[in-house]
Amino acid sequence: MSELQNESPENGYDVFAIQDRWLPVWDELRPFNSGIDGDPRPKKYVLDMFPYPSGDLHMGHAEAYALGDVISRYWVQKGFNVMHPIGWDSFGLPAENAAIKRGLDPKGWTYDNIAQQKASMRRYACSFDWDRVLVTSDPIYYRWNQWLFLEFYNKGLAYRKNSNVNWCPSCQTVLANEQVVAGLCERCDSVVTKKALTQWYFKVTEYADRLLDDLDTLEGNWPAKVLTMQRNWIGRSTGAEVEFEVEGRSEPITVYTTRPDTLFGATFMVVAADSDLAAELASMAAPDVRIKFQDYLEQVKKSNDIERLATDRKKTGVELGIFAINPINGERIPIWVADYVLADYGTGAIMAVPAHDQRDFEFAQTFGLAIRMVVDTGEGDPSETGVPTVGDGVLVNSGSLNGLSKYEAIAKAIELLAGQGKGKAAKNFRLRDWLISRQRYWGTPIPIIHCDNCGEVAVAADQLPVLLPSAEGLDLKPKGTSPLGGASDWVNVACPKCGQPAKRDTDTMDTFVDSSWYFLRFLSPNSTEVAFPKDAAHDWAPVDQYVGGVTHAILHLLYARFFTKVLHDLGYVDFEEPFTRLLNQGMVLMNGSAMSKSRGNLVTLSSQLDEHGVDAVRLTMAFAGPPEDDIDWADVSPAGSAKFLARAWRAANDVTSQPGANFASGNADMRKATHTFLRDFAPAIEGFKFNVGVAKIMELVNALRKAIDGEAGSSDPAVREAAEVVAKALSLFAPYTAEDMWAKLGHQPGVALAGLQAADESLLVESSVTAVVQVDGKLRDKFDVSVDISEEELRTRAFASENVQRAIGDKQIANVIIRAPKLVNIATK
RNA sequence: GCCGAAGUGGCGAAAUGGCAGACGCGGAGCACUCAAAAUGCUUUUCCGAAAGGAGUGCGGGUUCAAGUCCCGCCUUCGGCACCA
Repeated sequence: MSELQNESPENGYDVFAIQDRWLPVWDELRPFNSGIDGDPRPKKYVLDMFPYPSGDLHMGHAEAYALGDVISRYWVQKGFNVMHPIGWDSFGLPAENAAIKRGLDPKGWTYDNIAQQKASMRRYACSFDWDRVLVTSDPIYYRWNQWLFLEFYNKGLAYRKNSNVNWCPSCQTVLANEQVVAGLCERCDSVVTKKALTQWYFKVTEYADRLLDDLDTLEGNWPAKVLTMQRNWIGRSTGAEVEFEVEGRSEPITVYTTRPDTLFGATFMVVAADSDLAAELASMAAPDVRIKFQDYLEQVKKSNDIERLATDRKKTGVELGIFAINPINGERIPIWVADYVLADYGTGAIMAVPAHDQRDFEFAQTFGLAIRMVVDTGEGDPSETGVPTVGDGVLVNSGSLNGLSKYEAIAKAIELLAGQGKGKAAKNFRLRDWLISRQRYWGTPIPIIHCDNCGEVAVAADQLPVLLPSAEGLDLKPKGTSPLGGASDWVNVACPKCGQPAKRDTDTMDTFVDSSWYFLRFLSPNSTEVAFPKDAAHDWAPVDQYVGGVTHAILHLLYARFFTKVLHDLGYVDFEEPFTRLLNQGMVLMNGSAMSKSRGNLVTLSSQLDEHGVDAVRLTMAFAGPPEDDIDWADVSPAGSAKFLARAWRAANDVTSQPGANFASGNADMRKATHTFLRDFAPAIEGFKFNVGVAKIMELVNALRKAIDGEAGSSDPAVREAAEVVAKALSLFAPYTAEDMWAKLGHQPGVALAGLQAADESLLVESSVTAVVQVDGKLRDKFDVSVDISEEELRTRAFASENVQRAIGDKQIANVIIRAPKLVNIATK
């Protein structure tokens, strides 16, 4: 039996009865309906990241939705028409894996979980607008994924290419770059391998500059950490492309370098072993070299990213016996192949400057290649010190560049090369195009038909959606090709162009496609006419406040930003960033680590709700600390929260005055406390300091308790004023308790819409303050003074203090700082 | 290795350069009670009986005054990781 149930007969606060009382009332009242025609309130869009329906809601959801709700309810209270919708990101591998394991249809598993989560959200009193709900695995939703895909396709932003892609041997599907974490599959932690496949891509790289530059507009409104991660991920570098003629080859090799100033120090060239260029050069090489190259290439292909990542890895490579000509000085340099150069970055070939690059230096040392210093940084010659130098310095051994600084030389070198037509300024990105096709069943079918005569043929927009065929009879087990290939009735169609037999594309889209634009779909979640109406997008979007975990700092947020920019360029939206403000909440841990069944530290949300009630759990989430910090559930006290809620509720019960009492005639101290609270509460909430906001409510409740038990008494109008303010402020955190308090105070249901009055400044005017006196910065005395005390008088009073005199002793006074009326600091010599 | 953030009581945490520790958890005491629970009140950074002293990771600095600003360390956590 819980403590609360024990205490309820005594003091009347029965949180479970309160929950049962108000939920049906709210169903009638619908306080968070954002779709009323002609609603005059200004609009605001608050969005919580939508959940994946993997089971019931867990403690992490409970934190995220508690915090999102504080923000959403705050703006409602402020008089805004807040759109706060919810949906389910319901396509994806977990459903499919669960289905395979249990021999079920992924659909049944998914929709059962959605129903369960929805019920939990309602019980949890989430302030969602239940008219704005979407489920990405519904045809009415994914139809528009397909429509968007075709829009992208027609713009050349969706394309197919063959390349070495990340392959998860366990999931038996390809992965986007972003889904490979330290060489492991993000989902199952298998070692990711490479596989040459023809796959669909979205051209994110075409937007790389804008995705990077526009981050500046989010500065201050997004967590700095997320901005940094995005910047690093996009990874723009600037430098030059330089052409090297190759002996025995008509075409020159272009290399990318950030250091064209070091061109005179290039003593060899390295080509990525797994590039087409390497293969072609090897075919020109001597027979014994060709064999060595083939052996090496096989070795490289076998190694995976984990091995590549080892930092102390020895440099390896093969010399081709072919030479390139340095365009700046005509020098003949040997060409090597090695795996430390990446095929898919820059041009897949580099000029190696061992004196001024760590990796080139190691390679040169391993194979005894020349190391020539061309920038004197004052740290000594790398060939002697054994340490390559990368900083600024003075150019040496560099012909016409001699004497210049690094940055002058970069500019000059580019100028020289450009003059000869041998090079130009260039930039490169770490960001790669987004691989969006997946060889799995539970996703959006790609609306393309492959015809032997006509090639790729897009499904006509009016033929959408391409419905996902039933899973019945399909083998969903991962086998490297899409399970949809087994649905022959579905796959085999007539080519829309020529009518000849053709086949549907059997891959499905990465689920990140679904979540890249869902925030727009909430504008018209059930429309069969448009993905979203332009005018509604203009009125509501972008999202004013987005709330979710930092786990999506790169993937989801980058893709959503990309989609928004494309939609902008296509003329569908008039903004370029989807999420104006972003709040990342932390995680809920148990005893220092993430909760999991296998760790044995799992605390279920339902157990906490059953034990402490919804309001206490929500309040605990908000009060635990700053929202972005992790919460260790072992360190916080939902029982303490419940105790506080009961205390607040009892105070409201004790109020004996009638609604509409004239507050102005109330107890002055109580009124001052109430209006001090009103002054301080809003800034705390708007600054995401929810824990401080809760602390302020607690202070007000403490003052209220004192007023009721003390001089003012339970009938004082100021007591009513304070109790009403507590109910309204508390409604952001503990909606059930607040609603019940509101009713006990004699009001109609709907505390969420009651509004919170502004502080009456005239009640906050202080007549006296506490002045502190320091001697040499140490507190020695304090006393109450009038707020308009003069400096002279304050000085006199400070020196009159015995404590102060004792602290000064026989020391001489050097300086007296007076900040009337609050502070005197006496500095001695 | 590179980049970034953070270190404050027994614990979660507050603090526009101006009284360190708001608010809460936990602890102690008192009242109510036959008793307990619940509730209310008091107290709770450390040392000290007190007067007083020390105190925001460590060492310096700026300032009348530093948790807060600057420099150098240490530790922890996050991100990136052969990107030329």
